[in-house]
Amino acid sequence: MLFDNISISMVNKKDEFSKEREIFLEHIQRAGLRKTAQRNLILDIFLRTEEHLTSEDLYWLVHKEDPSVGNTTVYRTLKLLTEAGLAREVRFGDNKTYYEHHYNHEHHDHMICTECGQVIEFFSQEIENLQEQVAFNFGFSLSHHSLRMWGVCGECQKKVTEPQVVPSGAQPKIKVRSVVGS
Amino acid sequence: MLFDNISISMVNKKDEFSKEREIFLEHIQRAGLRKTAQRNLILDIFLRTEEHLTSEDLYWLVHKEDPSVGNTTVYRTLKLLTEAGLAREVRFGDNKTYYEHHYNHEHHDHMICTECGQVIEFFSQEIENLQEQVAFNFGFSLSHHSLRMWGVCGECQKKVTEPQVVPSGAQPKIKVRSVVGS
DNA sequence: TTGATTGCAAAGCATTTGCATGCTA
DNA sequence: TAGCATGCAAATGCTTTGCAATCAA
Repeated sequence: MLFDNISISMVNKKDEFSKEREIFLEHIQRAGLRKTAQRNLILDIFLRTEEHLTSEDLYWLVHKEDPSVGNTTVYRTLKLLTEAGLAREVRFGDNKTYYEHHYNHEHHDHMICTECGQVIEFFSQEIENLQEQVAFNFGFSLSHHSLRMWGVCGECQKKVTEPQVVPSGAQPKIKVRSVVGS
Repeated sequence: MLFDNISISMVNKKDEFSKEREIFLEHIQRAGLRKTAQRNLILDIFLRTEEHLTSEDLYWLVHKEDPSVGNTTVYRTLKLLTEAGLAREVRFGDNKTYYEHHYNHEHHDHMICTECGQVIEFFSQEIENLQEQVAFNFGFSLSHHSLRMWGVCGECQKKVTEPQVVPSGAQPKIKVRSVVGS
């Protein structure tokens, strides 16, 4: 299993994300849209960034490589990527829309540390099953769901026990990092 | 159990929500704030409305009884109610903040019909337990969570089988009704 | 009388759209 | 060449705040 992943990533080093690019092109063509340099650049940067990104986050990453690209284009391209099934919108409660990889990334839920903003992705088949069962009991046909759990991660729990100075004006703002759980 | 509820509600008919009012007053006084006619009215209308409400929804209900009350006051009073533990903020994915009763309303999750906007409240101790277990496995100390499931409710599934004319411009906007599940 | 409260208007902030110009097919 | 794409600026929608007048304690 582990070896499979390694060999695949080594063999396909040059063609990394070729499947994703193909999917995007297909979507573009099916919808009668056009292939552009901006869309290619935005797709590439999105694909090689594993973190949860807002449209603005991605805009600045793109901006570093090509300052002529506007944020509207990044915004619209993220919508395109979502339509194409490559990206997925997520919200963590700070009133912003984040995007995460969707293609080849199995469904998962999120656990968010309210201290450091760390986001842990996890999956529990048992929870999924119970959700389906609850829905069935209500005659509901489920299409999707969102489970988010907030709390304090292990690292931050340790920090709290130590004496610390909190600078005034320092707010526990949600910053998002991504860690893939089991 | 059932009889208990009935007798309680009959005995306390006149004092309905007296406990909630008491809690609000306590919070007001503890925080050095003031009792006002507007706050009383807003609290009353909030308490006797079981639906999930946005600040604007509540504003219009209040407006019907007293047009002189401003929406800012409703907005700020809802924040107060939330601080006092009487209300709770919820989001259903349409980018609005809804408020629901918190006091004496046990924790529950939401199932939202994407056709008619109906919201079913449900609770599953098994799901709760599994969440705690997952969190424990990651060394996480949970404070709260949000589980929302979208799908099509039983009624709307029946409707889909019948031929229907969809008026152009008719969008499946999320309207929120509340039904308490088991 | 003091200082919290109110309601209006305006500011914030993320998101979305209109439009003239540019560029793909 | 037709019409989609782009980037700027402005509009939108919900939320939040500043401020002068009002009102509870």
